[in-house]
Amino acid sequence: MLEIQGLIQVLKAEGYRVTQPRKRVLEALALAQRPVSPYDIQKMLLQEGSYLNHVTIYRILDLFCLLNLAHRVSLVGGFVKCTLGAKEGCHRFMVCRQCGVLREFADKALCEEENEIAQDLGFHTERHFSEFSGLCSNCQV
Amino acid sequence: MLEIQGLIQVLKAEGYRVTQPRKRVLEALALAQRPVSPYDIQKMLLQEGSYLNHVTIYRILDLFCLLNLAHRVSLVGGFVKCTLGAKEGCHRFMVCRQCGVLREFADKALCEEENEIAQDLGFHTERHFSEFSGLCSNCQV
DNA sequence: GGCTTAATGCAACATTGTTGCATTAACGGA
DNA sequence: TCCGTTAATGCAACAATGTTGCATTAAGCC
Ligand SMILES: [Mn+2]
Ligand SMILES: [Mn+2]
Ligand SMILES: [Zn+2]
Ligand SMILES: [Zn+2]
Repeated sequence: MLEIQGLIQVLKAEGYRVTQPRKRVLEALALAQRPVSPYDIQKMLLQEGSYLNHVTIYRILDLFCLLNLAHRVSLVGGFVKCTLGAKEGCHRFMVCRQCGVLREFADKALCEEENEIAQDLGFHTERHFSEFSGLCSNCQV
Repeated sequence: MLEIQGLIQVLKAEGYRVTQPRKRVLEALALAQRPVSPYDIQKMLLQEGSYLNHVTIYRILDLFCLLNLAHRVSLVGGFVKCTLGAKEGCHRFMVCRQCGVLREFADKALCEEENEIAQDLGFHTERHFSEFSGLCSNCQV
């Protein structure tokens, strides 16, 4: 699995252990194309016959967010797997208000423009996070 | 009170009643310069001797968010009073990771650039929401 | 395979959020 | 200014979500 390889890289690089629960939570995030809650993940995994305590799932998601392997998307609620390189400090999402489809993207130019805007107000930007709500190509007309 | 006048305008315009609880929640939001939870608001109001049921506060915040009188800011957690015109579809925040200071802003050019980016991916944008994390002018050494 | 210790499981708890229905008060009209 | 209508609030009971401390397990290293 390609997903898992990336996980292993990041965890090892940061000195964390590559555990079964962590692999399973990542798989669940990858499988779910939309934001899911910790309890959603627990249910998903139960379907496949594997049980994880909810506390464990919370802790794993905390770690994933710390490592930018996942994000909590506020517009919709719930967590999503980060589909872009970790540690970028730029995490952006388009969410379709109709069907709920979510797509992550990044944009360097946007970051720079935002940095300038912030600078003008005396603010030094470190992390960029944005969410667009609208309609995906399928849901238009 | 200037705040309250705006509230009255918006509520009446949309056919909602101007109630004591709604006025009190807005005052609390205005008073708190940082994001506050529904229960935070309840505590704040208790200090001043007025009790509101938490269910009421939730419903009022739901309404305020619907009318863009308030926002839920995910980076920090909790609600803030919208300091800009409602109904813009563009709500952006800078949050200082050090002191928690939060400042709302809007930027038309940013919206247009974002619209284009989304367009290129087949997505039609309706609402722009973004959060920067960094350091405010005070907290930069 | 055994040791060390990070990670997980578990229990108990705390906080946050929701629903249905009775009661209250906003507000337009008499 | 009072009254009737009905939106909004309060209340109770519940559901979902999130947290902490400690016992147990298993990942990684030799
Ligand atoms: Mn990301
Ligand atoms: Mn706003
Ligand atoms: Zn869609
Ligand atoms: Zn600051």
